[in-house]
Amino acid sequence: MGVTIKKIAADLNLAVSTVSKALRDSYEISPETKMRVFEYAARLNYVPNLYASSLKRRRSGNIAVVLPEVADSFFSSAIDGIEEVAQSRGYHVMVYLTHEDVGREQSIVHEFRNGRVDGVLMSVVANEATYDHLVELGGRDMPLVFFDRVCEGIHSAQVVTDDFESARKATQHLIDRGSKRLAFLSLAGDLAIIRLRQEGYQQALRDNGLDEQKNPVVYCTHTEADNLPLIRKLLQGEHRPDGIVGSVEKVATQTYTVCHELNLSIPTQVRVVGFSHLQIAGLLNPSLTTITQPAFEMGKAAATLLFRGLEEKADVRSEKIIIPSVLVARQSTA
Amino acid sequence: MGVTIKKIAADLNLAVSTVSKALRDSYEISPETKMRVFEYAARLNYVPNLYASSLKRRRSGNIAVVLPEVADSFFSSAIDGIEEVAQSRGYHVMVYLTHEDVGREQSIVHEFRNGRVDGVLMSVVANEATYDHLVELGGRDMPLVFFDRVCEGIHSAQVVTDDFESARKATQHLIDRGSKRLAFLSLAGDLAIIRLRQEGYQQALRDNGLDEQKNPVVYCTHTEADNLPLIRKLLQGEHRPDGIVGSVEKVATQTYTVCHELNLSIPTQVRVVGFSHLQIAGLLNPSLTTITQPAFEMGKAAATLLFRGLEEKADVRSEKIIIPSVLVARQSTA
DNA sequence: CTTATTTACGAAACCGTTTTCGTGGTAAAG
DNA sequence: CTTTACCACGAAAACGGTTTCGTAAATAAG
Repeated sequence: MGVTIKKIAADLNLAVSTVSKALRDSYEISPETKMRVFEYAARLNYVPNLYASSLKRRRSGNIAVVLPEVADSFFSSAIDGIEEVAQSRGYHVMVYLTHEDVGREQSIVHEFRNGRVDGVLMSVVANEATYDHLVELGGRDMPLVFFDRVCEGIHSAQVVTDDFESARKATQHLIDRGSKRLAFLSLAGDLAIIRLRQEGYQQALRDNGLDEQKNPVVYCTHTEADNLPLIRKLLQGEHRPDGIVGSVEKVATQTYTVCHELNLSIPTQVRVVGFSHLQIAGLLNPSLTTITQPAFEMGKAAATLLFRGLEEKADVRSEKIIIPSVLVARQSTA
Repeated sequence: MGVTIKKIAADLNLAVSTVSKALRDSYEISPETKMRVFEYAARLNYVPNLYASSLKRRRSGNIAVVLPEVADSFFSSAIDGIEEVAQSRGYHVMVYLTHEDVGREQSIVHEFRNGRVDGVLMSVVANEATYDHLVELGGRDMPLVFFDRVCEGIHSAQVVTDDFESARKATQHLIDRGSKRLAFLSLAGDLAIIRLRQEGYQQALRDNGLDEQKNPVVYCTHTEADNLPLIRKLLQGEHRPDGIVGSVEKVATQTYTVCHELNLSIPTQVRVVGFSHLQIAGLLNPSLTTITQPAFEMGKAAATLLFRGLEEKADVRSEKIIIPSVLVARQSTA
């Protein structure tokens, strides 16, 4: 079908090996021959067959990005950063969505055994009951970098934000603004970053002599239908909190939904702060105070780390990059 | 390195061809032999080498999604839909971002000549001065489906929403609510969908006997830094419009930014409606009336169409799927 | 019992590169 | 005039499957 090295070789009265080397600019080939080959190849519009060379060279030029969803501003910005780095290095990005389903994550990771990708960037699902599939992935020679949602128990490169400290600061911020009774909207499952954020929240409670019983942690899920009643109940209870820390973007916006529904005024009756990367946080009603994660930078850092493991074949498994978030105070905590 | 068909064949005293056929469940192989092969392969944890089979079978199992950006709720939802269909069919999704740069789009599309992907889903960049690269892509045997941002002049499958009619309805909605002086925030470049939306807007003007000069079309760009001054100027001019139609999500939210900045009240002084797929449109200040595009469904439809061209090798180039948007009236046009 | 047909498998070509290993020829070194 | 070094290239073996074609044995048909 297409024009192959073989055809070029035949037409030019050269051996295929010669043509191959010429195209790869090998020192073994004279400048004149290279020129002949280059020009003829260009004239025929020669495109090397990816699969032939991948087969031989045992690399695909693809990297995988595995994440729970893409309709979250954090993840979409992270993809943006990853794609930028990948494109600049001539790599291609494959995107896989787990939708918080361990089963999907397993089968996706399982697929990677066939060499379709040379490396993996990953934000794990929340309910990582078993992570054997990740152990197996890490055990292979394929570089693996976790970003944001890391899997503890796997010795692997990580790119995260300062979850504990950010959450502590956000909580302190609520307290400083006058909130007396707090609540932390956590996420069911067992995510390291969520646990850290939660601990940061609790640290702030202790720092201010607040009781952990009266300032609870509420475990939300990943589906709005579950969370709205949960948050509704929290805000309708007799001990209504007047300060809420959202561990992820979704629960913060869901809190807004409930507050609007219950006619609770933000920030007068309830202050809200949330981890989020929404560009339009400032346009919400009222504008939302956010712990803004460096999503784009985290994506870039993760990808860069991956390529260090990939191209310099360095062992980056002990690398841990922490990029701080910034608290952007807005109306919701005024 | 890994376990190959060759090894299985040797260990089982079979020919490689026999093992290959057994694994592919060929009728040529007896049930007993198949069983032997299956079990042994499973025991050794055999994984077929993707590149060997891709080389021979001339298909990669990958599809490409080429789009301007991912940090837009429309596109991220579309990816979601695409990924769902692809995953269910055992295909893999490669994501390419053009960032509205024709040059990037060209080099991306150019890459597809090597067979890395079997088909392409695409939302073109706005400034498609020349689209030779798309002509060339469409000219090859590789299925191509445009979604949302189609490229006219290329005979190819399309999945779009009812842009003209939606824009007309949105404009009529503004007029019905009492707006007297309108403006349409368009997008520079030459996108078919933008032109259609603009024509829908102008149709509504004519339907209501409104003058096109006094109800202008303003051409925005893709960068906020350009648009804010533009919108600011529009809203500060002596003939300030009291009804704005945003052709894409970005310009609608940017209008919000400017209105907040200028202390213009929405909807009292300015009504705003925009094409958008934001889940949190209802939480904006004030909640934003949207023409909500069926992003997820469009992604699914586009992918499904692509697979029809891919697996049934049907010629889908004349297919055009139109999935209507819905106007969700909220506070911004009250 | 002969002839056609089916069944189950093997040998080998092939997909398009890359890479190793030679080799004849020329130039430099001894 | 040998020996040693390149130089520039070719032959052929990979890489790991898939596919075509051939064939021995078993079965069915005549």
